[in-house]
Amino acid sequence: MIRDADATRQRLLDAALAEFAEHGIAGARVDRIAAQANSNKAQIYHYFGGKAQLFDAVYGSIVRRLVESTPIDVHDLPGYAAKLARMYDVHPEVMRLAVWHRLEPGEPEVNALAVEATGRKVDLIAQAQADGLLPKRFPPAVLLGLVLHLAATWTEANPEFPGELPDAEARYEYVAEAVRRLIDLP
Amino acid sequence: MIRDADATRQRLLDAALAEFAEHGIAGARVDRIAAQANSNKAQIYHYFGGKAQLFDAVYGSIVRRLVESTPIDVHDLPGYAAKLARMYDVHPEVMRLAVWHRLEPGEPEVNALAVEATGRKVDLIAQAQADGLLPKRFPPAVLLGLVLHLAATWTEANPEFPGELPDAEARYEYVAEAVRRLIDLP
DNA sequence: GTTTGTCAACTAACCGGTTGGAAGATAGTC
DNA sequence: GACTATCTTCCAACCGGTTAGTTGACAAAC
Repeated sequence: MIRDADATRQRLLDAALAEFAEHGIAGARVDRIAAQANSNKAQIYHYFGGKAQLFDAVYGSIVRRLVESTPIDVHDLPGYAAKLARMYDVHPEVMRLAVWHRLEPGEPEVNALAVEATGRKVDLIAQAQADGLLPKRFPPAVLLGLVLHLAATWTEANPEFPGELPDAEARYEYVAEAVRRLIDLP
Repeated sequence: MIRDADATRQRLLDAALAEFAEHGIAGARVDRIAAQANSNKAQIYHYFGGKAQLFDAVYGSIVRRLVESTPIDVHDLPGYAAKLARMYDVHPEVMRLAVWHRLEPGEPEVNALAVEATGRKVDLIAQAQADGLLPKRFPPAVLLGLVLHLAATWTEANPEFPGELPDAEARYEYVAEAVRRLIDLP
């Protein structure tokens, strides 16, 4: 057998992402993660310290990927929202992980990177408003909240929702259109 | 001791609502529910059959309450959204329960009452569009989805969000304003 | 006396976390 | 290149505590 600590660590992270996205923290099973990663339970405690810390590691890597891959574009908020909406559709585990992280008790610790990235986005919007690129109807943080939340519309859709929704690409376009109307574009 | 089956049932339902909203299905503890209800674990199995069925009972009662208490008003969608937003703030357990119901695996069963209520709302919007009361830019189901989702903006806000958000009443008004702009109102 | 509601105690299974040591890699020595 | 001491990576088996679900007997109501 090949021995490679980094590879094992990564396999554990990948397996943990799938398991946590599917079952949350309380519902995730450490044994399942170890088995899925073709590894052993003891490795998890060796590499990460425990179940909760493993979740933090997974969540941190997701946040980092998200922050790096989808920078905000204050000149094209509708396009930004549509891009986010597509990303949520293609990678449903991202939103699931974020929602678990928010719901599960005993995890009030906010991710520092996420806070910093959000703060920077608010500043960019405020600057764009000062420059007259965006209307001042909504305070910067409110506008960002609305845009980010609209991008997640179809991801968060309850299963009760009727099957009459249009296909994916059309849904992204409707999100973009909604954002467009928030900021007065024609 | 007074013996009252209905009262015991109700106490169990109330305790279960709090427990499930806080911890979800996997994280909820049957013993805690029984203790909180000043009852006994065996009663839960006697009255509801099991943990999962108890959750279904709780979820069903919440959906019923929600459907009955907040009927849609197609003549005032902004006001409807603001009302919903306020309700989500006052009763956070409603949204938490709904989110958990969506996330937890092995629960793909949709609530029949919720589906029916949503379908009726879509029909009302379609009629209002046909009557010229609402613009036809968005298909009925899409418009409903956007409005319902916007109403939940601040409930779903990630904890990473900066503390620069305005107070509750102002937030509801921003939700109403966003909806207003979706449907062309001044 | 029968039905109905209540509960403490039980159990079988499960789960997160630990341990001790086996197996592979590494580097120094001759 | 062979030998070996040492370190790193890996894992099967185990442990203590917890959990959902069961049971059987007791007590109140009618």
